[in-house]
Amino acid sequence: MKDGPDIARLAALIGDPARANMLSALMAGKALTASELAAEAGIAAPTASSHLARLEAGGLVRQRRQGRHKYVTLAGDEVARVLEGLMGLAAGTGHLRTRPGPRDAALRKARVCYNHLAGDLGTRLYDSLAARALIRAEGESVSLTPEGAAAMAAFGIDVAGLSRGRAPLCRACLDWSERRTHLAGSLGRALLTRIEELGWATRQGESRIVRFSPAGEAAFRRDLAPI
Amino acid sequence: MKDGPDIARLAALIGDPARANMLSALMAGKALTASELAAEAGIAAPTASSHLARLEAGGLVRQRRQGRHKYVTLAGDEVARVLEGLMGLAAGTGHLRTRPGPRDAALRKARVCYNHLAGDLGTRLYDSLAARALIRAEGESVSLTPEGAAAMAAFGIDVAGLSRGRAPLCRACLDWSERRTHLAGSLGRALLTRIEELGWATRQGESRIVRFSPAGEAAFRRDLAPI
DNA sequence: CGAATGCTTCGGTTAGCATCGAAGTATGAA
DNA sequence: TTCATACTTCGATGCTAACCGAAGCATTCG
Repeated sequence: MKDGPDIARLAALIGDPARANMLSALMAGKALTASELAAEAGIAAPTASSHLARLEAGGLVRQRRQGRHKYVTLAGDEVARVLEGLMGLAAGTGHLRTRPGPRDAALRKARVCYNHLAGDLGTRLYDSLAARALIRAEGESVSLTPEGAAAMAAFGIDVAGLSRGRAPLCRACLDWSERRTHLAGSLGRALLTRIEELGWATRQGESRIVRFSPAGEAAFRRDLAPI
Repeated sequence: MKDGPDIARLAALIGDPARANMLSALMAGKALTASELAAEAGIAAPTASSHLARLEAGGLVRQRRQGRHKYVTLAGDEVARVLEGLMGLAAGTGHLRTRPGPRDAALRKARVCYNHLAGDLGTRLYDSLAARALIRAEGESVSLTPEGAAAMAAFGIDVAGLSRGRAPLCRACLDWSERRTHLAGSLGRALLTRIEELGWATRQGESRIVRFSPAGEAAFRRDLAPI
């Protein structure tokens, strides 16, 4: 019974450790070059080149040539969402869960999910927006209420500009650590950008960790997520 | 950068064609025996036995011995959700999308997603319940409103009994064909059961297709999803 | 108690693929 | 032009795992 699309091709593509490491690295949202990805995966350049060709053929990543560099990004939000879902399952069914280190704790608190905020603070933000009726969840497609649009504008976000884009404004994304939803879509991206602009948080090196300053986290809880 | 859980193990597990076919077959929700799954995957019994052992070790399926049979089911809703997500991605990025046959059309209209209703009618039901404020979506966790509980009781569902269970009553599940949400959780399962009880629809053989009778579909649209 | 059915273990074969070194191509810098 | 860097192609190697036949248990049926 092969009802439905062919899963195996895609899962096998993700299922190689080297490729999985590349994809995980790309979850940080930044475009990485082929050599950087090779280093991330711990493999030689030729091997990485072969893997990247397959990932692109499989539609999981996009490549953009610039000079003699080749910049690679995830192919889109949907890919990121599926990867996040797999992480959730792997975290739950994963065998012999080792004691989470400080690095892991930081990841669970706040991290980048491709281009928006995830982790404890990410889901907290989402819940708060929903509780205050600034967003309304109608299943997968989340919409911004008029009050929400006003609040976002007050926070310094060009909602009208975002709405003009082709990408959906709001989207729900399932969090692997919290097993709850956080906000994706172009608004989710804009919020994270604005948070960084305001100096509330900075990305930690090349990792997915988003490090909030004490003052930044206080401001975040006051202005964006006052439950 | 191996931030986050180990995806590769899990994806590799799903990534083998034989195992993927088994998992797809199990998405129909019914428990299948090892030999049935071997037939689904088109492999010999010993091979299937090995695959099933790995799937169980990986936490993707559960096995229950009964006499000389071994009944296999998916390990839970979360597994089904991830598989459905992979199908969505595969349907989108899948190369050379063949013209959907009549079988495919039926799948897209109404099918079983592990234990609840998915496809066009599934998302329609979800949207209708949300529009009439019978359910309220707060991200991933959907809740039943008092009005919703009354409506469900009127439809012949023992809401109180379901609430006593350990499983969540409502859950959002992303649809691979519609790319929208449908209703999972114990209420989702109960609704599908009730729909079959009323004779509105029957499962098509061993496939995931749910075949509505003309009268059944009319009743469904009138009683459950009047937009 | 046989006989049949369902599943599992074992051993050996095979195919696929990840891997890297070396050589090749393109871009940019000196 | 010449050299260096970034990436790709090619060829060879080695490992993993999918696969099945045969034999071994366990359960059920006659």
